[in-house]
Amino acid sequence: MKSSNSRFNKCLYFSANALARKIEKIAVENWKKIDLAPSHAYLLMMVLENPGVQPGSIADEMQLTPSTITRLIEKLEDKKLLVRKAEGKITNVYATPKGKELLPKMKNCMGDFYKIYTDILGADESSRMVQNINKLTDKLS
Amino acid sequence: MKSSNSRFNKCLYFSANALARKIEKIAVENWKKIDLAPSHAYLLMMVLENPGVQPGSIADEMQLTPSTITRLIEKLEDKKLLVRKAEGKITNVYATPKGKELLPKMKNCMGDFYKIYTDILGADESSRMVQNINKLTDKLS
DNA sequence: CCTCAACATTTGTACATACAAATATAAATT
DNA sequence: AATTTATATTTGTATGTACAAATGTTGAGG
Repeated sequence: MKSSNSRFNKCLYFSANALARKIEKIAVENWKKIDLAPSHAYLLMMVLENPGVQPGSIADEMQLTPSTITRLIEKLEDKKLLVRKAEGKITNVYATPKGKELLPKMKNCMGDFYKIYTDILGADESSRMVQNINKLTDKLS
Repeated sequence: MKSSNSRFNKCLYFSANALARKIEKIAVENWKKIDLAPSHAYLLMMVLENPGVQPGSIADEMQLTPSTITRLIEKLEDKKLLVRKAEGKITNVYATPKGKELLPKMKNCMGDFYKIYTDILGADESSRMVQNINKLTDKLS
């Protein structure tokens, strides 16, 4: 059904959630190629670009809570893709060699995913919408 | 942090999810006044407007899977706000008297919620964004 | 030096949601 | 009428996320 036919179509709560679910689904499908959940892949890429980054910074950047980041890191440690090194109060996160090897494939997946939605929406509309959505999120903060 | 500062800010996956989480949070807070999760409230309102509606239709309209609808209905049955009546293959959902009593309060909450985000975004921008988000969701289907 | 406050992270718990498989009913085809 | 197919719903299970409380660490003020 088209969301515009919904009784709830005027409500930002619904619209935003419906969009997020739809995109999540596309993303999950796309990242299956390398057997990673989208959020795991993004976290791993962030660690690769920023070795030793702390969980708190990851939380800030990914706009998720610290506890969620802990959980994501645990999963990635189970898969031997990254490791935590605690030094006193702070914890540094590093990619393992296995994690580093994944980088090219992840970049490909990233590109594929971008292509999926820009093929549908057009590059211009895509980037305009992303900007508008970001602006909205900022204003609501 | 502002989402526009994020390394991931160009990615629709991130933007859409971040927006949804932010709005969800505001909505949850708002609906606490009547001790309902936002999705429960919306479902209940839909049943009130449409007595006997079937779970499948609810799933279509709310853009959630049937199994999720089952789970939501269970919670609302636990709270004695609605009941299911199975007749053969199909199931009809009705509000209980207790559920019906909630309607005015729910309408108030709905209005409050609308006000929260239109106060921040402006009525025009709000409705424009909702429309654009809906269009995006449709195209991705 | 000791206590206390601030900070970073983790843990316990709970919720919303989805997918796949199971169940139950109705309809259609042979 | 019997078998198959289609439809509606539920159940088992798993994931992502959050909040609140717990843990561990550092730094300041008495």
